[in-house]
Amino acid sequence: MLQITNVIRIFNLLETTYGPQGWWPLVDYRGSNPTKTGSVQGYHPGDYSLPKTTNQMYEICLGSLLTQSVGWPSVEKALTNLKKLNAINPRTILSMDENVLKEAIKPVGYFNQKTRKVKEFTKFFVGLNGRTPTRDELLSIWGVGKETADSMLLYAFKVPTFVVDAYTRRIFSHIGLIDEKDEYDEIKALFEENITPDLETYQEYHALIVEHAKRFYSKQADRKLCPLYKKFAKGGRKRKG
DNA sequence: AACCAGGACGTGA
DNA sequence: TCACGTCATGGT
Repeated sequence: MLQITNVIRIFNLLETTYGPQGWWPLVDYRGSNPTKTGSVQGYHPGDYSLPKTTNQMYEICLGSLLTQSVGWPSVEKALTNLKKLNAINPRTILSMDENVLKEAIKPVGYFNQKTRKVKEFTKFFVGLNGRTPTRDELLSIWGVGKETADSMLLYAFKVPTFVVDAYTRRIFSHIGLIDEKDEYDEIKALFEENITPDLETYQEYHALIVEHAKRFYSKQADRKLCPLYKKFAKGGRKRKG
């Protein structure tokens, strides 16, 4: 029996409302369809062929480390700094002076920790030799937690695995599909059980969640204005999607 | 001018 | 396991 669950209905609604998001952004990308506007550039809506090169994969991994607990505009500054140094490639990062690296990524804050994270991840990345890592391998790296590992897999390595972030928690606990303190892997499973693995869908869903949350789920926003809340939260808490 | 941002880790109960 | 504290800059 084919059943359309709320997890799927919500994806369809977000997709219709906001359109394709074009994640993961690449700072230098100037494609034929850069429809995102504003200061934050680099998105490529409708183009799922990226990343095309090893250095683009690496840039996405760097971005997922640098964006931890920080807004994307700050990450873009850091990546732009690195770009000017011709440093968005593993060899340059590994040979680069620590203080130069710290200075370049300063806009994202936590630069002592993040410098270490970048260095340690980069050693691992080189050791891959083009191979796709497992989730457990990524999680064994200092500074790579579940969200970061899943982001790297989904957007850099093109593995259809679902990414859960703070916004996912906020939206779906508000609606009542999950509990706010459910474990990361439990929430991830809810999405993966309701949507058969598909790279483009998983990439878009996470990106759409972020887009939607920025509008209705920032800390001071009124969540009751969220149209999803009106539509899906009426019956109280429902499980299984 | 506080407050928060697309987390992860270390610590003590 | 759980609940905090820490890390640090920059944008509303």
